[in-house]
Formats: sequence, structure tokens, C-alpha cells
Amino acid sequence: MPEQEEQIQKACPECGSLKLVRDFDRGELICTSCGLVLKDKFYDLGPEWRAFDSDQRDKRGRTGAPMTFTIHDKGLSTIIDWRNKDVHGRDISPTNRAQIYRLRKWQRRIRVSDAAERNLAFAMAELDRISSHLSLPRSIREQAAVTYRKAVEENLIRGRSIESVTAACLYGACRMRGVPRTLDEIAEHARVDKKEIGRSYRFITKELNLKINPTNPIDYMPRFASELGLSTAVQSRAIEILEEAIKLGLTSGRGPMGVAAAALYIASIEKGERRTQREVSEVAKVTEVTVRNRYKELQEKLGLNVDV
DNA sequence: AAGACGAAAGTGGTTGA
DNA sequence: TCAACAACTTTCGTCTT
Repeated sequence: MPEQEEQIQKACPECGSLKLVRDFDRGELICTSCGLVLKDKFYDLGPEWRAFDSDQRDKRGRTGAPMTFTIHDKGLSTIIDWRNKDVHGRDISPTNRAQIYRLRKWQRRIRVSDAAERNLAFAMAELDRISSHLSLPRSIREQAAVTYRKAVEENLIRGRSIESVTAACLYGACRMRGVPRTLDEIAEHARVDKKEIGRSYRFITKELNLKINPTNPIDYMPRFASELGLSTAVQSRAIEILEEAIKLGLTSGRGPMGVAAAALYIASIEKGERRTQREVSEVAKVTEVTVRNRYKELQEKLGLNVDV
């Protein structure tokens, strides 16, 4: 399996060598000379899950401008310059310019407006923070922002923490765009626990009548396949299997990730790129047992015979 | 030694009275 | 609001490679 690694310009505290490497798959800093593992959390320095196409890789580039945070924290007195320059006088990239534009807009509103608007600004900052940790594309943030605004308009925030609602909106946005992230993944970076987020999510979707399809296991395929270093052949075979399974109603009521994992497991064996149940279950964040159950079910109902 | 398998008991979320 | 329920997890022992 090809590893995603990056050389770090820093000496290893243990052996002093300069052979430190950042392993994106595991989220660790590893010394290739003595084997020391330095840190298991550094996701603020880069995406903690591997980018599997150039589009997503590009998203890493956007971390350059964390001005969002400071502005909201320092609050209302801060003034954003009209020129599109950052603190060093350099031009701000077109991508960030849109963001700055939005900030200016908020700025204007905030000065003359009430708590609800401040709430919004805080939520947007939080939204940006979480989604940049998760390397989520801009379109998803926008979607989440739209949902959040609606929630504010409908007075749905009262009694719920801003953070939990923000996370819930983000979760919903991911699902709407077919870029599923689990609640766990979001909860990991939010400042609220999973339960809270789930509760807010359910509440919001109900109140706003959001039509969100049940998660489609196929959406998980590219991510899982790439994390396992599987070829596209395996991936498309897994998708085939899933499509069959969906037709037969084998996916309803089942955890989509379990089904996805099982399909991938079968496909990997069929195509001679076998992965263990353990490996598959790990990336799908389910247990081996679940992979097993789903896989037996698929095998039976689809009449697939997988030897060995 | 590692992977696969399955039984049994436990957990959290959904549903319907 | 509460209990029943299904899906999923945890744990552990056994079998296979």
C-alpha cells in the first residue's frame, strides 16, 4: 500500500536524525531512523484523512488564512480593510476573497445588529473551524451555513448550544452532498459530544423539513477504497455489488457503512487484492463482526461464491 | 501467529402505545 | 414518557491457514 508521507524539517528528539516523516494515514509523526512515534494528534497541520483526488488535495491549500477566527474573537471593534491584502501585504487569493467579502458583510451587519447576528458570526467561525479540520469542500460549508441561517430564522437555536447546532448543520450538509462523514468524525472535532449533535440534527431536520436521503453506502466507496489502497477495479465491483444489494432491499435498516465495508471486502477478494476483515472494518469504523454478518448476508442473497 | 468465524451478553437509538 | 425491539458492539473461545 502506498503511504502518504511528508518529510518534516525537524530533528528527532530521540536520535537526532532528520528523518522525521509525517504519516497522513495514521496521523502520526514518525522517525524513520529510530522508529519513534512523536505525536498522534496534529490534525491542525493538515488533513488527517487522505485526499484521494486532486480536488480534495487542493483543499489543503486553503488553510492559509485563519483570519476568520481572530476577527470573531476580537469581536466587534475589528475593522477589515477594504483592500484584498493579508497582514503581510500580500494579495489574498481569489478563493479567500469571497470569504473576506462575506466577513465584511457580517461586519457591517454586526455593528448595527442584535445578538442573533453575533450568534451567526460565531457559528460561522465554528463551521469553518470544524470543516477545515475535516478538509470539507467549500460547497458543503456553504450548504451548512444556509441551513444554519434557516435554523436561526425559525428560532430553533433556543435551548440548544450553538456548537451542537453548527455541527448538526454540517453533518446534514455532508449527507445532502453525498459526502458522508459519520457523526463520530464530526463529533471528534466539535466541542460537543455526539449525542448532543445527533439530537440537534434530528430536531433541525424535522423542524425545517429537510429532505435528507438515508445515507447511500455507495457514497462511502471512494473513501474506503482509497484508504485501503484498493484499485478502481475493486471499487467499481464493490459498487456493482452494492447496487444489486440495494435492489434487493438488503441495505434498508442496515448501517450503510457496514454494508459498504462488506461489499468492499467481497470485491477485494474477487479481484485478488484481498484485505482482511479487520482492515476493512477499521476504515469503515464498524466491527469485524458486522462486516462478517453483512458479508455473509450479501453472499447468500446475491448468490456470490467467494472461495477461501 | 494471524485471520476468520460465531455465540452470548451488553449498548444506544428508534418506534409505537 | 416508557418499554420493546432490532442493529450493532464487545468479548471470548474455537477453528483454519
